[in-house]
Amino acid sequence: MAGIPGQRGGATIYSVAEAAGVSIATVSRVLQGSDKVSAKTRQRVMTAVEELRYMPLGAARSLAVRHHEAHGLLLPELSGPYYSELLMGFESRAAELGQSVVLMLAEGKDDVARAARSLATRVDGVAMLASAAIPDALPEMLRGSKPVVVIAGEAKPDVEAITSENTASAQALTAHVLRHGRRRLVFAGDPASGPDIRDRYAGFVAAHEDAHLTAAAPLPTELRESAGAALADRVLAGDLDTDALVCANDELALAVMKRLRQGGRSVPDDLAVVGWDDVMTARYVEPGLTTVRQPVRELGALAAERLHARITSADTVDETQVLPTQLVLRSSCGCAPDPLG
Amino acid sequence: MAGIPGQRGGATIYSVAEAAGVSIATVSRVLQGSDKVSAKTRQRVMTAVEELRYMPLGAARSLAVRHHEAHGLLLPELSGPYYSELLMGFESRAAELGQSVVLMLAEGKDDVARAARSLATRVDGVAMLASAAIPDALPEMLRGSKPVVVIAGEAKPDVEAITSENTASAQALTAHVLRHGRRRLVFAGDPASGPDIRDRYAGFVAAHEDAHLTAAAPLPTELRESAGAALADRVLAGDLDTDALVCANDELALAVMKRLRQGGRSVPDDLAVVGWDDVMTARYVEPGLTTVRQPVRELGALAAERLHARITSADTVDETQVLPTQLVLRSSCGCAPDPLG
DNA sequence: CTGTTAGCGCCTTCAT
DNA sequence: ATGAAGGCGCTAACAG
Repeated sequence: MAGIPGQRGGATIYSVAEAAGVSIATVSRVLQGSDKVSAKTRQRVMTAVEELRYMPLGAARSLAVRHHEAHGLLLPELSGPYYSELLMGFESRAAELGQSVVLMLAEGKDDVARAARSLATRVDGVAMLASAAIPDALPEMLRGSKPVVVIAGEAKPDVEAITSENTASAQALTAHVLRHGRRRLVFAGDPASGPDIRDRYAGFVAAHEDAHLTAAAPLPTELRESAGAALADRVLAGDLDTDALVCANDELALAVMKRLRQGGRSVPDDLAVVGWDDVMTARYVEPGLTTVRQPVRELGALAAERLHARITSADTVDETQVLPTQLVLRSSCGCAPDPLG
Repeated sequence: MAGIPGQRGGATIYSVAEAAGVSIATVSRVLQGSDKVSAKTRQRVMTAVEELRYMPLGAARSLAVRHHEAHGLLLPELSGPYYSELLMGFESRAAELGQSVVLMLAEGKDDVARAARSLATRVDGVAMLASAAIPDALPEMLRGSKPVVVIAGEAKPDVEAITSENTASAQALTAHVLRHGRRRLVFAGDPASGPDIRDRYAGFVAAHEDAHLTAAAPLPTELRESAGAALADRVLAGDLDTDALVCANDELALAVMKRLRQGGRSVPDDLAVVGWDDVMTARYVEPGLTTVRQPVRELGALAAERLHARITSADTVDETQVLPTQLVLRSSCGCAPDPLG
């Protein structure tokens, strides 16, 4: 019954037991830190473990205890600081809860749903970011088999959601720009790309209504540099009449600003530009980018936490939890620059 | 023998077999895509699978096939674009190879070695970044139990290493700065923090020797904004005599530049500043940051690939593989600014 | 083409 | 405090 120590594949609980002259039950006990093992037996076992460089097989344990002790996390991609922060928060909280995290990126997968199924095969639950890159049907598909929590998305029956506040801060941001006297605001971003962008646009509209103005239709734009440059080109070419661009994230805003400058336009004098996320570059550029900071790391941590709660108990929170967000005023909106830069 | 469909925990291969009126072997076959199953049986099985929302248990499969089909990745943290890129490269290649990736961050763990052992418990091999945050003994600890490849580090007996080129490009970068007439260069970064920084400093020294100059001792500095600001303060206060700062990464360089500007110094006129990594901000700031670009994503992909090779065969590459790197000249070194900004 | 039957390595009652 | 034995869900011969 004993394994073959030293072989590829390594020692098993049997070889350890044999080497220590005890039964596998005892080995299991000391490994679990049970207190009902005599000190000397424990010692013998530990010695055997070291000598054999024994390393338990996670799969066997999982099979026996009937759970994986792992959280799945499904993200669209990983560019920019947003996802990284989220991931750090998630991993760190998961680790505290004794869970490992198996990560999966939608980017580059031709069949995300398939991949997600296979992910679900090896974790106790999965957290996923609501995004166009991730099929909307996914949560429903997994729901019933595994607990699911969606991040920056919306709750559905039996799938919990957490997000950071979008509408109100978008409204505040937009109102702020309006207060600078701008009247031809354009929202750059695609409300269809996910609930968060959609809500930001909703706030944009709400602020206009508050001011008895009517908001322009959104300008669907990808959240990347190239799209920003293209957008700026349209402005430079004169085929976009606007005096303030409300961009759905900072990368877009920064790319726009850069190209605008190259084209000889001044921000904010000719055109105000604001963004979302407060990435590092936002405070390094000149003028500083006015934006909204969200507690991304906390969002990740909360996701891990809620997921764990749903796994260990049937405990579900019905309303989607919303984390507060913060307006960061710099000078790209028209505010006076901070003398400290 | 049949499971209890509908219960928490879900259907098993037994319940599916029963529902489809076949044996578990047949179910297994259709799930593996075996071609020796009649079309109609296959259909019956698939139907049962759908109706029962069957989802195989990864752990059981792993136990049976005797491998996890998962790669472990151990990173110090995730801030900045470097790790994200690396991770994206790793995940995407791993996915192509049919491996999931379980990610683990050293940051925040009080006992990284312990955590790493537990990681090793559920993967077929682990890739880790060489860094001060990750115990140097780790590769050795795991070696023998699981294949290990270290990224940005050095090969040891039985642990493979891959890295991107450091010394030569650091040498080229330094030579370039010297060619601008600077003579009091200072290297900001801690050679003890990891093999990559150490090699960059080595290149710094080599360039000086080539010019029959003698290089100043390194100025151990953390690679973060706060440290950069502090460094700049020392310059502003006049207790650091230098006309060119060679920073070990871009974040540091950017923070230095920013604070220097706030303090009224001009870059590059008063002081040249160069960095490493070519982060996004590097091309957005004014002046543009001269830096070195490394193929980080490819590095991640290569790590996944080598790891997989070592897992599936005994195939080991002895010499550490080195990926080429590229000097990116902008104007923070003293070069004339690109009119296109 | 399909079913039977051993394990895979570990945990966990149940005895002792 | 320790051992014996069954079972977790799946794969893979081996028979038919």
